[in-house]
Amino acid sequence: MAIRYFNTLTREKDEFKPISGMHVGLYTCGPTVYDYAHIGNWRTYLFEDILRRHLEYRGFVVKHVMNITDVDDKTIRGTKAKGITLDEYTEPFIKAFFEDRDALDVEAASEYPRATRHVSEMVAIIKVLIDKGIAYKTEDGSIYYDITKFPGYGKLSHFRIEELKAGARVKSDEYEKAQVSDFALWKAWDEVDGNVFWETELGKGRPGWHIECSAMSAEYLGQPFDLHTGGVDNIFPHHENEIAQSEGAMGRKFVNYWMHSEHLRVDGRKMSKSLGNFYTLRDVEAKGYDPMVFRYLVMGAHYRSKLNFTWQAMETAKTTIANLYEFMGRLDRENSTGLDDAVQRATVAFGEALDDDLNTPMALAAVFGLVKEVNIHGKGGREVFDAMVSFDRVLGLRLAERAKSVSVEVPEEIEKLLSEREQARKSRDFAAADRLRDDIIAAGYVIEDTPQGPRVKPA
RNA sequence: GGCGACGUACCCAAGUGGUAAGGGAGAGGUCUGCAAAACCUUUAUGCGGCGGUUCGAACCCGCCCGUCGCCUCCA
Repeated sequence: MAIRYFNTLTREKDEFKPISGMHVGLYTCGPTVYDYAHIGNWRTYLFEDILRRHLEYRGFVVKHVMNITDVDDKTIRGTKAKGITLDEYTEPFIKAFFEDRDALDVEAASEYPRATRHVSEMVAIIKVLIDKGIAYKTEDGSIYYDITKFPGYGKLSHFRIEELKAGARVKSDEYEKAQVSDFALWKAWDEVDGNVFWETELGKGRPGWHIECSAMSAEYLGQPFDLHTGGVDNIFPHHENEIAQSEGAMGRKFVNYWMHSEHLRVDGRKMSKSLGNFYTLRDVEAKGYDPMVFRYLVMGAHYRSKLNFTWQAMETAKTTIANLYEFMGRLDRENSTGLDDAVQRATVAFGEALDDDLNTPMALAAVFGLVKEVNIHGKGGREVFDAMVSFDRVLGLRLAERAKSVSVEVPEEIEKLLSEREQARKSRDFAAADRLRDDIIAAGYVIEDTPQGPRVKPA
């Protein structure tokens, strides 16, 4: 059973084969911690989580590295505005990032290297690039990468250098670059940088954005490594530049498979900080949604499709996932068996859907197919429950945990009202029974009259 | 201007040459004292439009319309 992933480098679904057996090196571009991550960012991190969980589901051992960009123009600006240190400024956003990650049940990466802690590794690469004549220093002390010295430039984004020059919006009067499309490896210190700088062999300054990923990926995963991911807007220039830096310096391939997730949109447009049309996970939670609802919403669309975020879609996802939890709760209370075939079919369909470039919508269809079979036949408790839990190793929807929570204990007084109602029903005093039912509903609970007797749960 | 993507039912969304997955909503039904919940059934001769290729097209090709992304920090 081959796993195929769409590789941005080849623009094909390539069969995935790691460099060393069952071990996979995965590098995912992480947050720039100048603010809270928005749910568009989280769509990408969720895609990466599904990718990683799928690999693990298929038996691979994944070393996952996610960088934290804790120095850039925006963090420096924030630091100056508040008159604090860079670390003091970024810390709360790093903390918030991890909180959101846990709320969404995104698996923790093996490493979260921070740019500010790896400046010396970046300097080392820049020195190699200078020695090789690929990078050059300008009068103000900044260092740029000369893209004409790297023949493969543009192989990821499929842009050609000549086309870039024609770009109407590139500011040609900025700095002293030899060419407008050359990019900064090292930015010489300027007054606006305040207390943010490193004294290095390259001079006083700070690293450019792209170099951190080249340095930290090599540090933790070596070169080449298997998989590198990010949002589509990272393809150019960020990832293109990483390739130029790493392959230019080391003289060998950087990454075998590149995967990129599409944008989350709002009102038909890309959700972004600069457009101001974004929501954070905190906004979603403030509206009363379980973060799992957003997680489900994201999996409802393929990662390479644009997904429009609406509150109506959230409502739909909320209903769907609530139904799934209810289903799990029912399974958990039953012990019948006899659906081996259906479980087997669903397991195969589920795996094949994911093996085909992480087709989560199709994988979910397999899950619902099993749900339907169970409902029709009215059997298949434990074995189906276990199958669902194994699917959840990839889905990460907390199915087992929520199955318990839907059968949560209700307060004694509610139980009392319920048994009183049952008494009234038995003596056919329906007026009294309905009054008691209204009382229970008013207390925030709902009654389900099943053939096995009534159940009460929080509304 | 260059490069690229998308347009599938009321909504969301798979499917990329063999006769339209799945979820939500709606409708009908089973169960129920009545409800609710749950469950079952059902809902696109059609996939932006017009041509073309093919035995056969949502899927391939061309043109057109519409929307969006990258080329600038961006997931």
